[in-house]
Amino acid sequence: MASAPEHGAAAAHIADRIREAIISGEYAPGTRIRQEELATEAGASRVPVREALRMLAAEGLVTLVANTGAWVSSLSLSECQEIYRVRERVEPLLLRMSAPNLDDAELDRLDGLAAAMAATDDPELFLTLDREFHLSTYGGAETVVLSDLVHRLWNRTHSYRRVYTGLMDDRARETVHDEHRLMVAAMRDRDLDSAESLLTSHIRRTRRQLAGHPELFLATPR
Amino acid sequence: MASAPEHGAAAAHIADRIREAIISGEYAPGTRIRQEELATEAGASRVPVREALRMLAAEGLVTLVANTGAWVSSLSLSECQEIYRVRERVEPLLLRMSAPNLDDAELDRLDGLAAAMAATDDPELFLTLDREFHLSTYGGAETVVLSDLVHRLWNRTHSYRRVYTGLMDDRARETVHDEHRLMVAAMRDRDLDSAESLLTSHIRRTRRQLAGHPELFLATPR
DNA sequence: ATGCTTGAAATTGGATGCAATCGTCCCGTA
DNA sequence: TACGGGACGATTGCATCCAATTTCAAGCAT
Repeated sequence: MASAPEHGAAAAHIADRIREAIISGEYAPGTRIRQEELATEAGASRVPVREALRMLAAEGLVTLVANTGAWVSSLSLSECQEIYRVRERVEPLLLRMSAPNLDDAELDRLDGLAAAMAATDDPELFLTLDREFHLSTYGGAETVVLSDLVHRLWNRTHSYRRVYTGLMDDRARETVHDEHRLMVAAMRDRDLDSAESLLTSHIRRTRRQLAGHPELFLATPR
Repeated sequence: MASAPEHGAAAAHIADRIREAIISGEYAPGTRIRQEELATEAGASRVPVREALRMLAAEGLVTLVANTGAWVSSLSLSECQEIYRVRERVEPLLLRMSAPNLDDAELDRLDGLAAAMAATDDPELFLTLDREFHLSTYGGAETVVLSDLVHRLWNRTHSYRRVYTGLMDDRARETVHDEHRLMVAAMRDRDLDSAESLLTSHIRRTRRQLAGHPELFLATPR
């Protein structure tokens, strides 16, 4: 289970727990994180908690202020746009490195995810499936640095994607589904250039739509 | 000096110190890092040292193995190539966001750096000037996420750039200088497309030359 | 000579305790 | 009422101490 009582992994486990809580929405951006609370919850002392917070801070998920405390990082609109601009450049590269290693069974599964996403109107499920879909398209990449980078970029924006997902209208949703299907089709055809450019458009379009919702972001994030 | 006796910053200071030591070459890739050593050196206990190591591990500069220790991260050739591929996609974007904000004085300074680089044959000075040149070209960007990402990518590869720099022949060096001068010229002309594509080629060329020196890398890095 | 076992030293992991800092409430003053 | 200014409580920062684990060398067996 989650609590393997192995020595030397407390900080990592606690970090996993917090990361999961942030991604699941349990901890929203701006939420105060208290060391003691996490420590008792993990049945540990504050020492490994602090190490976990340092890790998460370096990942950008948590913001530390000396002598004051830790908060779940929030983003300004411009920071979020920055992340999307980076994703626009980086994820197509990762897709290119992954796609050749995805077999037919995996492509079928991707189609299934895309279909499930189109079939639901539960925003939370949509969000989960979307993440699962995209990260799965990267699953064939034998990379370390790049896939880690992309995962971190997804993590940092996940909370905002959650809110935005609830605001999408039917037209926007339909466009997303079309793009997903086209991406899988391009990958089936081993047409990496098309897959790349479809993904670029996909991310860029989302970025531009996000720009129309500044109310989702704080002016002065921490 | 380096030791401002402020409360709540010990871990950050120690991390700065280690990061600096890695970049300066004092700590080469693969070097074992002992907590006690750093603690006494910083006049602190091992607790903030461990927090610093967690941060650096999240930055990719240090590799931690539970119950065993910390080492300065080393890269395999393929990991290094990965980083360069990411840089190829990401740095031109950052340059585009920075260039419009660089005034004539700053562009003059960049030309000066390029000239100084061309004039020296001290590899260490070359390395320092090269870093200073490129990071300065990004100095106009009002970004947080992206510039932080680029700095980290530079940091992770700096040790290898050091070794490679010593191996460059005159022709390779001359090419680099030409590219630097052309980049500054393009920025003076406010020709962002040219600046971007020059930078892309610049990084790609270096990546391809690095591929010819697998002996600089470990097969199984940690 | 090589490989395996054992045990002590070295090193890391984590809990506890205390000092330092920050927030907040309360009070006094204008 | 509005505006400082302490004092207290809550929280974080860090040093010290002990436990868990690994490493390494010496000894033993093959």
